[in-house]
Amino acid sequence: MSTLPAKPSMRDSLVAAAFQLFLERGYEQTTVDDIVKTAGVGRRSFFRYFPSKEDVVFPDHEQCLADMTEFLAASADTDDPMARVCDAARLVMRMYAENPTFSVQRYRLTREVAGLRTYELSVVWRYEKTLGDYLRSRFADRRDGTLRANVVAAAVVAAHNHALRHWLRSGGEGDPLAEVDRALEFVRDTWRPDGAAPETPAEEAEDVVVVITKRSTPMWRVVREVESSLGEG
Amino acid sequence: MSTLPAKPSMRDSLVAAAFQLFLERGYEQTTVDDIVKTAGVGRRSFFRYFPSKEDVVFPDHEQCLADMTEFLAASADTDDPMARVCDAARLVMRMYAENPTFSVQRYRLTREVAGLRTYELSVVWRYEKTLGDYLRSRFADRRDGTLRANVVAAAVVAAHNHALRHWLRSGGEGDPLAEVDRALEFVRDTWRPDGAAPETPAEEAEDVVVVITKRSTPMWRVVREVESSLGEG
DNA sequence: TGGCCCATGGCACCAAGTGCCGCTGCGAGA
DNA sequence: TCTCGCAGCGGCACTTGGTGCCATGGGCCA
Repeated sequence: MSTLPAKPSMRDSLVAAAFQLFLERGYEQTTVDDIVKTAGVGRRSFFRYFPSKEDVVFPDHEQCLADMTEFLAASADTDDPMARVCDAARLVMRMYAENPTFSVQRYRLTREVAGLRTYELSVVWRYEKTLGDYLRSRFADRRDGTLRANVVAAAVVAAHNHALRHWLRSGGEGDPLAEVDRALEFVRDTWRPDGAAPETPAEEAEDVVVVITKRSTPMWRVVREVESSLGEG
Repeated sequence: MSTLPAKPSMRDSLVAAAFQLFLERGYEQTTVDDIVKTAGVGRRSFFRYFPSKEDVVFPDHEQCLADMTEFLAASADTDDPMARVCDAARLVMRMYAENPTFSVQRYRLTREVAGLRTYELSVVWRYEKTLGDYLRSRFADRRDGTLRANVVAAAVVAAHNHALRHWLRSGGEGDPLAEVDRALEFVRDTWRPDGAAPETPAEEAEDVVVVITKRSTPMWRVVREVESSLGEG
């Protein structure tokens, strides 16, 4: 017996209906009533799954933020916090890269609709704050530690977004992970302590790869994570 | 004959009424109807002066953004674009410093109300974009010029916000301009070309102070600007 | 079979924001 | 002085996002 295609969850139905209409006639020309009519569900249910109309455009960021928080929480005792926040930024890029066409469509929407751009800013801000909180705790004993943490977090986010936007503008062609690596390398170089060797990260044990994941994560995603970690070593 | 106190403009009345109510009972507990009733004007007029309820909380940013844009447009041929964007960031800090109590009150509002925080993010983003556009044009011939421009702009904004938030959290005590100078100096140091002398900005003619202003700017504001420029030399 | 719980839908309602129109006061010009 | 035009303002109706409340219905356990 073959596995039947599972009935799509209400959440997924809403996202699908919403994007269908957004692409057809635009975000602002689509009302929540239109979405729920297309999805064939009640209006009240929409707001049970998405606190606002904007949230349906970014259905995966909440999870990604949780992933990043968890990742950094598990990185409290590394030697190289800068490498950790760069890896954390790569998590976000990986989320975008998982679904290029969706990411590109959403990018076009956010470029056109001011409200969506603002919403995205608030998401980016939460990423930056997460990175900043982590770095603040790691730089606590440094002179100007919090200033350094804030500036570095902002720089990492800016580098990530630079690579991300470039990739999205290209329509999703090429390897976004390679692009973000290049951009993050620029940031690492500017704060690399004088005399440190940039090429060989000898301070980490080379044969050990730590991958933090969760039971609910699809296996292919875990595989990508492992591949990526190996690729860096 | 003495000059009568000019009848406050409708715009100012609305800001005053709004903040009175926001401080009394909170932002979200205050409706636009409440504001216009307090100000004694029609509801329709509110939205003529402020496109949204959030805009009344940030009545001066639009002007400050215009000032910054103008300032950078007049700085197209300087030797030291990094110094220019730092000066541009100081413009913003000066705007906050002009009215400490108002700035602190507003800061407390934005910390409590998520919608206002998001709105503020969109404003900060416009500042960052303005700085980034300027640096992109100045770094056009450099390797990784746009990446560098984006990262530096983000770092300058982060440093500025670091100093600003610290000053606001303190309740408006101390000299915010000195704080932002310290924070910006950190940023300048990280991208200072090797071997450059940090202490004496010898590349600029020391006796010449350029102040860009407008006819509509109040004279005391021009004076502050001149004083500030002289203080830096 | 009966009761319980949770997901959903429907309804009423509030507040933000917009389009439209009518009023009014004021200055320019005959 | 009269009148025309215009710009600022107020009122009104309407759309839309968002919330609180309750009814319903289906699955699950006793």
